[in-house]
Amino acid sequence: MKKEKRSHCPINFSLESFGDKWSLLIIRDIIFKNKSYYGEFLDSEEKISTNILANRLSLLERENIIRKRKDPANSSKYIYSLTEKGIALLPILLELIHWGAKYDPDTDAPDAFIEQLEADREGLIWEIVASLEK
Amino acid sequence: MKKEKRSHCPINFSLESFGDKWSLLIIRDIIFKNKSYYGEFLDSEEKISTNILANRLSLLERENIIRKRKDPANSSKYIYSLTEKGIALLPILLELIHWGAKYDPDTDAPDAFIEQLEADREGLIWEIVASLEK
DNA sequence: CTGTTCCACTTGCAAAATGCAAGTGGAACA
DNA sequence: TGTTCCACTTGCATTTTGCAAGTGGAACAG
Repeated sequence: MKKEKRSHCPINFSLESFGDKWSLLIIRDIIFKNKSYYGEFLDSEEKISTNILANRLSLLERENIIRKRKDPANSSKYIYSLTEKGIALLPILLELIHWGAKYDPDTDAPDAFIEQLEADREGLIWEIVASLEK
Repeated sequence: MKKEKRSHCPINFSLESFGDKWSLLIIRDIIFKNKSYYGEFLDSEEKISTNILANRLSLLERENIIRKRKDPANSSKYIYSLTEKGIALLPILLELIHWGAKYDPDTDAPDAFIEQLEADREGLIWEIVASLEK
């Protein structure tokens, strides 16, 4: 099914499944920026290049973290979305946000979001998951 | 101080600070395997190569995530340890463990650890932080 | 003081991954 | 039937990685 992992340390397993910068930025775009088309991912602020994007989408699909489907509204386009396994990455992304917001003096993270994250992490997770499933 | 980041998205900031596989495995070794010497990191299960190890240690030191000091017990050796900023990565590692343990059928993660993580995350965090600070 | 050992790197080089720009192929629309 | 649009693919120069061997300095042994 997937490439052999170097070890079954759970951290290593996670890192080898999705743990490179571009994969996580794609997942960020799906969760927090509501992106779903190839062209939308290409437009990211960090300027991913097209061959890397194609490569990461296919790796993530092979890992069952994202899923690719025809757009019912426009049969010549594809929609990329998270699987349940991909949605389960949300807590990791939230911790990345938390750390980044704390240590980057110029962070773009909105204060209100960080406050909610600190005050009611579980509630925030449910809220975001619900928005992904609808 | 550090290399310019591509964006101030907090996720991207985190990923560019420590977000590559080897950096995170070094941090794992410090936190969960009590390693502190260069030679100990070289011995990791995942077989990091020596030039990459040296490169990552100096990057992490530049990012103020780890600190390098002479070993008081043996002045010809160096001890690497986490700073407060490095210790703050613990929740991220715990979420990586959680996800990896959940989706790897052959995971090495001990059941008891995962149960404690699910039952009392905050308590577990405090326990590990305390063990790092002593 | 001199030679050996140990440790923490450094260097050189081949192989793999990345980034950039341009090209392709197939569906839909004109 | 020709044009447009979109999701990739390809080619190639540059960068990063991995592997193996080498170096330099501190400490210890004789």
